[in-house]
Amino acid sequence: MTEPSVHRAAPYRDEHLELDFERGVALLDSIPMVLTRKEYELLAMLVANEGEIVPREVLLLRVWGYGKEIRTRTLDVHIRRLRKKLGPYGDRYIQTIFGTGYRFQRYREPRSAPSFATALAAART
Amino acid sequence: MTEPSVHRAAPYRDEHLELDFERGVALLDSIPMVLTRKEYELLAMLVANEGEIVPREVLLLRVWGYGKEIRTRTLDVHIRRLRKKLGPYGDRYIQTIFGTGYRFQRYREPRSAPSFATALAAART
DNA sequence: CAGCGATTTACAAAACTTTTACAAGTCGAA
DNA sequence: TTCGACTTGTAAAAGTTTTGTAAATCGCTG
Repeated sequence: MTEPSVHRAAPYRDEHLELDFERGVALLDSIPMVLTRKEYELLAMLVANEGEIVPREVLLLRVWGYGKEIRTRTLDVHIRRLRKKLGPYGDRYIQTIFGTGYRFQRYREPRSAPSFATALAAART
Repeated sequence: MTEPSVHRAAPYRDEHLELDFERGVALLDSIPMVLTRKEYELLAMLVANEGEIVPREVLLLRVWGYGKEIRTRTLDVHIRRLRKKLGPYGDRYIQTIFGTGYRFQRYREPRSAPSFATALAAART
């Protein structure tokens, strides 16, 4: 029984990043990230929509409460700080969708040479 | 009758600090701390929630009975005195969560090989 | 009324957010 | 391909809010 997402709680987890929405805590390689409130909210918003594009407009509305009439670059600055704090994974996790917004992408193992065996294993799924 | 932890009683203990909630006594490096009532209550509240952020609002409510309409700096002053009385460990035990509250963190032995994440966490940038 | 603990006051300092001013990058049209 | 308009990246400066701190004041209680 895959009990669906009740509300907004199921923690995110991959090889390097862990995010507990309930506690409001993010771990990078098992070490707590030191995030400001806005940084956390921004990251949480992106991670909660993992794999999906979140338009600038939406981020500015939900994290900042800004309407589309407001012109600001604070979102970009925060994205930059987040990427920095995500270290080597920053650019991989947070992708820029030009003209639209940003997308958080789950970490994927950098496969080297996909062997026949792995291909088979994948195919069997 | 040694009634086990019925409610909120299990003593806290780490390398330097010991807190007996039942007796209302705290030992720092085995020496009894001299705490005023408010100081003790504040410390107890934090230690009881070890590792978790306790919002200012909650502390002000539970220790002082203040509602969110009250604006005061007495919490900060008490935190400061507590830190002072905790000596060298003050800042380590009681962490400030900017814009939110405070967190009591169990004492941890200093680590060796710093990873990227540890470096970041230390840098706080 | 003395003494102690709690609270307020008044700044100083720190942490965080936003803006500014360009640089760099993207994309479509000519 | 090159140009031009527009979008995003970035560093640093400004601005804002929150927290730290010392000292003064308040209020009990003995």
